[in-house]
Amino acid sequence: MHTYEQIYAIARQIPLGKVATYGQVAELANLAGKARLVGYALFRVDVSTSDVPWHRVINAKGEVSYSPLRRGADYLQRSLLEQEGIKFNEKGKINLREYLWQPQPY
DNA sequence: AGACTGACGGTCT
DNA sequence: GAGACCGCCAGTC
Repeated sequence: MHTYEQIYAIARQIPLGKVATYGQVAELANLAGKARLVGYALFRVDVSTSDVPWHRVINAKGEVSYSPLRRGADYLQRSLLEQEGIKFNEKGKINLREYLWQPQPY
């Protein structure tokens, strides 16, 4: 199986209204320390047809990762998150303490 | 079989 | 807090 499918499987578990960081997804996918790989995998997701909630994955600083290579998908990402009720501050950051996904907490 | 390409994150200045 | 540095690896041609 493709390694990326494992990453997508984790991403699909992120609930609506929550976000996860690249590093967090990497850990859950048994790829601890390989956050970049998660970024590479998500870049390959087809934004219009995929069932993966790719927009709920952001960087460890609590920001959407912007890049001209994304052809506007980054702005779409922010828009989708706002539609889920997530608020950005004046610096374009999300409060991770409020929105970070916490799988199986005790 | 290389070479190239990318949404990162922790640590140290 | 902001940069710089560095390790990371699968997919495509």
